[in-house]
Amino acid sequence: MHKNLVAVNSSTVSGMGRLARFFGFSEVMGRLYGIALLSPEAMSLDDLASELKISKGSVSMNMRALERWGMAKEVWVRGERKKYYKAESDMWQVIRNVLGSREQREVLLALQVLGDSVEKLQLAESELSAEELKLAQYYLERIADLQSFFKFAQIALETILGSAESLDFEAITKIEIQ
Amino acid sequence: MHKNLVAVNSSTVSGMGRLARFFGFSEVMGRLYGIALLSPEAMSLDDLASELKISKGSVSMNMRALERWGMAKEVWVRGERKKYYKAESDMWQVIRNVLGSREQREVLLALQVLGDSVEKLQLAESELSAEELKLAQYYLERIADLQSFFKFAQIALETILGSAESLDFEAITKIEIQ
DNA sequence: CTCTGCATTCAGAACGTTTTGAATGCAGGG
DNA sequence: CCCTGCATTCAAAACGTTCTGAATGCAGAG
Repeated sequence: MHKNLVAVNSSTVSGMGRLARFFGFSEVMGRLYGIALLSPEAMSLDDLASELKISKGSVSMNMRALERWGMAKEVWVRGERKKYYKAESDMWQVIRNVLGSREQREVLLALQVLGDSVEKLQLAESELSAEELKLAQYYLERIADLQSFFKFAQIALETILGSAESLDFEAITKIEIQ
Repeated sequence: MHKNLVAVNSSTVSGMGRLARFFGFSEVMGRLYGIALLSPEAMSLDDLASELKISKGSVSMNMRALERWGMAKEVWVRGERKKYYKAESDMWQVIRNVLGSREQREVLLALQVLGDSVEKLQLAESELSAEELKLAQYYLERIADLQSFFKFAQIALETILGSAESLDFEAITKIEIQ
């Protein structure tokens, strides 16, 4: 195989590993995704394991994780008992999967916790000494800041997820703020 | 101290720890930030250490990291030899610091690596066998998808950072595809 | 029913990261 | 110039995470 093809493959795979780390996934998940993404044919667990030189057990678990995240799909091959996977190559779909489940859950949880805190502070108000009241006030201000951050995040997520249908990659580079 | 104040404090602190993890910082950094954020007074390293029950060495290193990220500032107290820190409570400032350095660097690096890959593939084109050429073509398609993703990310970052001065959340809701 | 070839699981090993605490450095006061 | 009180550093330890590989499970073929 031409050395440049090899070089491109390997830098893409390690780039995907890095990206995965950055998004809080394991590096191996990212590399497996990269390998699958650059393979025109679906790959078996053994193929993937020998490509990355890691154990088949690890491949099995990581590919199932990728599948749960909608980043890889199982492919049935007639007359084969092996499992074959191919990467989800629609980046927008991948982004939607991740933002729509993990990130959104995280934001909603934070908003809920902050809301609870406000409630607790308000309920306690009448029972507080003068000094405690001052502190409670201070807490409320800081919490309000946090709330606006998370509300911002929530709106941003919803905006991106909402316009998901119409986004194609040509268009993406033409995003503008009005 | 009223139990609700304590409860709010502790859930906010652990929430900040969680958030920090989520953004790829250490949990302790997040907790220290939380403690400082909820303290009306600047805090010394000893204060912070005894609050979180961790070693002073760890506090020292983590607070310096927070300082480098623009998430905490040193405060000089007249006639005191101790170091005092207060949290940067302007969330937008914090977001700008993080997006503007770490995230943007990451995106630019990715774009550069992908650009290099395209170049490598084009340079090699004339030296490839028919089969290799088909694979190179496939690589180029996948890489183009990745490039679109990162360009999107780059534009989104620039948009947020550009409207940084008074980042109002209204703006992001108006992102549109043309 | 057994054999075969594969996928899956999980305890233990390997590894990487974070924390600790003793040693060190540093500055101001006397 | 030494003493004191603090911050900082860093090697070793603790800890958490991820990987491995043997054991197990499972399904189809004969």
